[in-house]
Amino acid sequence: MTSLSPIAAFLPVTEDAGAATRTRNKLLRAGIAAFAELGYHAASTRLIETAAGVKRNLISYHWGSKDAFWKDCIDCLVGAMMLEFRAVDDQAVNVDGPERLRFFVRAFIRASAKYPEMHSIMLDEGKRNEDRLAWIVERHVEPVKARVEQLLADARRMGVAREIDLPSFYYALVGTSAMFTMAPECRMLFGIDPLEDAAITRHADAIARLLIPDQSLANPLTMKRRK
Amino acid sequence: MTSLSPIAAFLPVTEDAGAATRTRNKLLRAGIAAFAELGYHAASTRLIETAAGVKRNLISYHWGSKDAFWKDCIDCLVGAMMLEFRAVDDQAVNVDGPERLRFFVRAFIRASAKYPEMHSIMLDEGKRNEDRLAWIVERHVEPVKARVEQLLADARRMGVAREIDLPSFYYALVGTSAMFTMAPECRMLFGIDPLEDAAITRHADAIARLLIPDQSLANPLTMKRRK
DNA sequence: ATTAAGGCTTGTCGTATGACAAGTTTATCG
DNA sequence: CGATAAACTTGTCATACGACAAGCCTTAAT
Repeated sequence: MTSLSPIAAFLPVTEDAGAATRTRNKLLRAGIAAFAELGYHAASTRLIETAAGVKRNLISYHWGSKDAFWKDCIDCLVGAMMLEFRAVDDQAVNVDGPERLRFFVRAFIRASAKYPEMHSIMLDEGKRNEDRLAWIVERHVEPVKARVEQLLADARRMGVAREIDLPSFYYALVGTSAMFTMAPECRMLFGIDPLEDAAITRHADAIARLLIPDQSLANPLTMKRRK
Repeated sequence: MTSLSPIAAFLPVTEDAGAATRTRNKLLRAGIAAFAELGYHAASTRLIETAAGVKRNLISYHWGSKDAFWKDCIDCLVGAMMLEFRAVDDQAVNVDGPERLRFFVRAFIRASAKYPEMHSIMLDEGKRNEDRLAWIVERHVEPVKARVEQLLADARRMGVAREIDLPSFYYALVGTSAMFTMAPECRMLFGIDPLEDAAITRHADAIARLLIPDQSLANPLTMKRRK
């Protein structure tokens, strides 16, 4: 491994919440970064402990097993990402119609950019079909899918959705986060840093435009052609 | 690991090309599947050898190192994928204009569906910035990016491209293959098998429609607004 | 039939991993 | 002050890994 990617400080390490909590938080932060960058199997507990700057075996002591530690990492990451997501999405509390879906898409992409670890880990688990996949799908992915489904149905009812199936729409939405997840490749390939704020905004706007047509496009030629 | 995903037989194991070649091909097929499913670090040479049904240490014998073996796997995979890609893309040899870009997108997505291992491996390496990333970007990714860039520029010149930056377009294109890469998650989440031929066609068409506007959309309101 | 080489097999080494067990330190409270 | 538990530390084990070394078959040319 080269180096652990920087991760936003959503788990305070300085908070005076007791020594044990501080240790746990340091480990969770390092764990999220390591699981995202290396995958479950290649991210060893010893490596995570070293990255967190704590002594060997503390993961075993605090969580009992690597698997339980991983689940706690996911819960923390999802919690933090949801906070970020809502911070943007809630601005649309009074918005309706296609604008509503567009806000959702922008919020989702911004949150994905702030926590690329999530997409990384989902990609790692989503292709593997081990026990962890069922756990994370049921606990964290299903609600997101349900929300997307509802918003897309709303948009369709209003005749402002593109002609597209839910799975294609869903994977087009989550898949574009590859730009953030593959930041090293993106830097190499395009010479830009996709994690800069300006780049994030541009990407979020572009994908929102891609997924939700402008009002001006809502004409009978292209819309509501679904049988 | 649960099981290695089935992989198309682009490397014949029955060809009478000498015992050594047959052994090498069996290992390459198993290696591609394992690297895609588990990632470089978690896919051990012993596991790959077992999956290939050959004796221990034959990777070391034939390639000298795991790294050299990985590179050979990638070259084989890219070669096979390019064959599949051209089989579809070459149908557009006489096509021009926006249809040309649409053919490219469909061909790319069909090839990605047939060889989801490619996307898997790119995601694995693209986030890690180890030596292998520079190797694969320079050798295999750059040409694809250049082709996309050229086609997008052509489409723009004709005024039929969406208002979008190259990186966003590129990662929207490659990112949607997440549906195939995350086939286990997709089955769990949507109850459909994304690797079925009908599903592939639907997805490819949907994404092509998403990325390249219909001719009817080429109006001054939405087009050529780029400064 | 002998030889030699290519292809394969087995043995072993140094290192890494997750888990457990047994210790030691530190904090808290009566 | 002393005790008690929580927090941490260190030791160890069975297993797994990549690489190398040495030996063993099979084949084909002489």
